[in-house]
Amino acid sequence: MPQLNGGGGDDLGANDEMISFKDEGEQEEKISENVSAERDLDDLKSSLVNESENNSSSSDSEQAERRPQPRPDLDSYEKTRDYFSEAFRRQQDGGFFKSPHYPGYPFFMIPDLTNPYISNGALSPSARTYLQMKWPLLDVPGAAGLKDSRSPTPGHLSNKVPVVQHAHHVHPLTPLITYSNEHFSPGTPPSHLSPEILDPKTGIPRTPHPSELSPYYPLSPGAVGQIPHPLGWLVPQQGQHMYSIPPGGFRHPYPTLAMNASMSSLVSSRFSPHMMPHHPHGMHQTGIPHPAIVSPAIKQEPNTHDHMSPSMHSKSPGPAKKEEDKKPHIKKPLNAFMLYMKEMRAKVVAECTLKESAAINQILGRRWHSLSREEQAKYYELARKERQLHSQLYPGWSARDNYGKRKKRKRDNKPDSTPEDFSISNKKQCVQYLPSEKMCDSPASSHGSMLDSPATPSAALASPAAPAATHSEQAQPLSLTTKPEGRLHHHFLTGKPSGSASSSSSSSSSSSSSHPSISIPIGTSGSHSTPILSRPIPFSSLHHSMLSPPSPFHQAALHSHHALFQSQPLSLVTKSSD
DNA sequence: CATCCTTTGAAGCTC
DNA sequence: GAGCTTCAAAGGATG
Repeated sequence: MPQLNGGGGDDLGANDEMISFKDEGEQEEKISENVSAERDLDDLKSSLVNESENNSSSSDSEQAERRPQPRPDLDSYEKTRDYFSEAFRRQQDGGFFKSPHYPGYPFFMIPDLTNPYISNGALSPSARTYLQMKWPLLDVPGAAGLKDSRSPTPGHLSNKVPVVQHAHHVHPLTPLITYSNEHFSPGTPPSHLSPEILDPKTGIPRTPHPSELSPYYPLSPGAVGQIPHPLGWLVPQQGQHMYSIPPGGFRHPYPTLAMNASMSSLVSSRFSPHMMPHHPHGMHQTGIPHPAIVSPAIKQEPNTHDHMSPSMHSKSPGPAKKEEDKKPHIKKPLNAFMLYMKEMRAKVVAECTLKESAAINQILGRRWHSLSREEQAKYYELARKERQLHSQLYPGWSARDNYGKRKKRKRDNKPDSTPEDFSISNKKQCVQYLPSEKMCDSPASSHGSMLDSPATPSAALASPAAPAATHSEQAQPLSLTTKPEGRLHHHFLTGKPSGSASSSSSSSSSSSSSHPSISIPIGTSGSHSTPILSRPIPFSSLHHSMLSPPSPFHQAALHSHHALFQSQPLSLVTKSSD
């Protein structure tokens, strides 16, 4: 979708970066606005959605909003993470990371306690350390970790950050933080995050610096050895491996060579063999752990022999057989939405009583669409960075490598079944989850919000106030999630071509498949740009959905949206692209 | 216990 | 090149 690579390295200082550095006040205001907007949406939704559950979503949301820790600490590590994230966000807001040098990557500094890439890997869930409650108080390693010789003093941070954070307010940039995890507490129990992070080697508190970030941040060879890498996963911590690569598991005999200069220098200077934890799996021989790497033992597909990229096979010096068995599962880099989801999940969970991820994800999907383009741009940028990093760490890695590693979803398409049959038989969840969503403040369905669908982030950034026309011109899959009562089970008529409709019945988790979503590709850039509308869209809802981010962009988009549908009869249209 | 569900986006695959 | 599929996270639900 969004082509983020366009900018290359020079886009690091993209215009959107300022988004991350709003003033604290602004953030607060924004949050408040969101809250109120969400309440409004709740009300709106309550009228739009049949009340199957008498949940006072608004009240719940409000309470949740005010509850720092709605759930027991043991209930969710995410909470803790959120706390930290929020703390960090505020730090950012406070301008701590306003350093002109690294305007775009303040978050790289943050040691997130989640390990996104090892969720199912060598590390057990418990291993996914999250900062404990001390985190929010900034009396944590993170604070130390955030210490920047060139940055304001730690005290500055402490003063800046409210002691009590909302559990669900997470900085959007948190996801990247997730790369770094327990590495910040080397040798110390994750649950007891010492105020300072001692360098495993020197024993002195380490001071991370943005400059450590490669390739975006010039590394100071002299300093590298003393400070932890902002990208936590790059820094092998005791018993921790974010992007761990098992011996021989890496496709490059000399992985460091695959990295850029700064990266390799970082690694080489920082990690001497003896200080490297000996992990049968997960730890790269170079000592470069990567969260994307998952122990092969996990999620091992019966036949994973040919999952690694050819390059891996060819370049791996060791026995191919063994390697195949031990080959780490390098996860895909998270996309923008995944990053967003990861970050916001806890918040949604806190606001709602929902716990089902499917339902949560629906809400998140709507919220995602309700985000302003700027907000989304942040995540797209983050995702882009992640991809870049990922590609740097695993030059030979390909998404194909992971193909087939997952258990194949049951492909129960019924070729001969009618669309209706298919939709009914395969969509038990359609209604199941939707009712719950009203419990939360998710923007009234995503109608219209999809207008925010990632246009190419870079493009979006380039033209912040891009008129709706721009959107319609771009390939914008518009995923419209309808309300339960409005659901017509027309997902088979989604924007996807007929072929997709049948084949994606269940095997694909595409947004347009197997659920009451309606994808409306509008103005596809391709040859068939015929908008497809599975069902009439209540424009009222459309408006409401856009209340959340009442940005000019939304309005413009809305205009476009209306215009589009006014010109296009609202009817069930199957695309006969062929 | 394994898989499903659900979301969006990226990338791979197929035609 | 368009369209479809797979995977990424997450965790309750389900078989």
